[in-house]
Amino acid sequence: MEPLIILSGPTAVGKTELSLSLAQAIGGEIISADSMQVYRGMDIGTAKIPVSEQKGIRHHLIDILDPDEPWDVSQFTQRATEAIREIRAAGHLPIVVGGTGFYIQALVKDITFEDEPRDGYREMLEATDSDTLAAMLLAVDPASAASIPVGNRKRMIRAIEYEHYHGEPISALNERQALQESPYNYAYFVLTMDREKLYGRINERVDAMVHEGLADEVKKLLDNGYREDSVAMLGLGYRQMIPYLHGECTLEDAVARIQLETRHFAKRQMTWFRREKDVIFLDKDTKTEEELLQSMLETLRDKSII
RNA sequence: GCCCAGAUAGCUCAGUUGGUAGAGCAGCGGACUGAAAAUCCGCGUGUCACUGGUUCGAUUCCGGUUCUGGGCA
Repeated sequence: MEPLIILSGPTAVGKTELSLSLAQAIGGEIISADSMQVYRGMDIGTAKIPVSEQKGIRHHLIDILDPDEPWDVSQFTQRATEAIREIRAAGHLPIVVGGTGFYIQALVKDITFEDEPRDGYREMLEATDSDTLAAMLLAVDPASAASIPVGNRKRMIRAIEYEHYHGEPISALNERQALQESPYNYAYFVLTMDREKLYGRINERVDAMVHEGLADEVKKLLDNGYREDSVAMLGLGYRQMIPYLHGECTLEDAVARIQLETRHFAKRQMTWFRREKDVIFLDKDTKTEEELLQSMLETLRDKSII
């Protein structure tokens, strides 16, 4: 089985720093599991590590797209799988680092996605009212209809769309893939920290981003013609800055909004990690960086990954 | 100093024709298989400022006290 190391955790917990020392210690290369750092020109708001600070460690899946290009789990798993192959070929160890739990799950469980045509079916569904969507879903996939709230249009649409393209309910696919064994011999580390402390760090980090010129970064993207409703602009720190740039709120309000929504995000991330099986939690409150590193190395040895 | 209006959940406030109270936000928990930094679901006991009185019963009515606004001097 191929070795795979994962280092995740909520935003602002300190994943990047620890990932560098780990990579240095074991001869690793980093694969970013971050849905926003793939975009060029989005540096400050995504807390992207500058090349000058990468300590010569190769980083994959950062700065690979322009902000108007589509990106999703399916592409992530393909590109990450390729990167893993390359890293192994170079005699190195792949370390997946990032906070997008959904991507990590798909990669580790080796969930594959078949091609689907872009024929406007989704657009048609998006223009359909929720009750009709619920009825359509019930007809085609009762199990999903029972588990997806009518308020969640996005998930209803995906479930209907999946059945439309593949002729089987998405709930059946989920069931099948949930039983799948991972092709990797992996260690899934999740960095955690006292909630109050984490929230404090988030607030400080957002303040720092603003001082580094987050508003200008967002303005530049808009000036370059990237649409306000693009997926990239949904990113934390970008979306909330738009009203300020339009003069609809003060900078202070925008900053408070970013901080609040980033805290909400961190909370959602924790909910995700708590549910994931095989996660090894590393508590930053009780251990120093060096102790965390040693503890990770020990686990990797136990699992014969190194 | 006088007059008026307030004082209810962490915050902003609603309400109880007298039977101990509820929204939004915050906070907390959860879901998640092609937008995931997305999208969605659930959770509301708090000396109803304090203190007397009326009452079977007061957060609600009456008196006093304190505090906070605003007005007049």
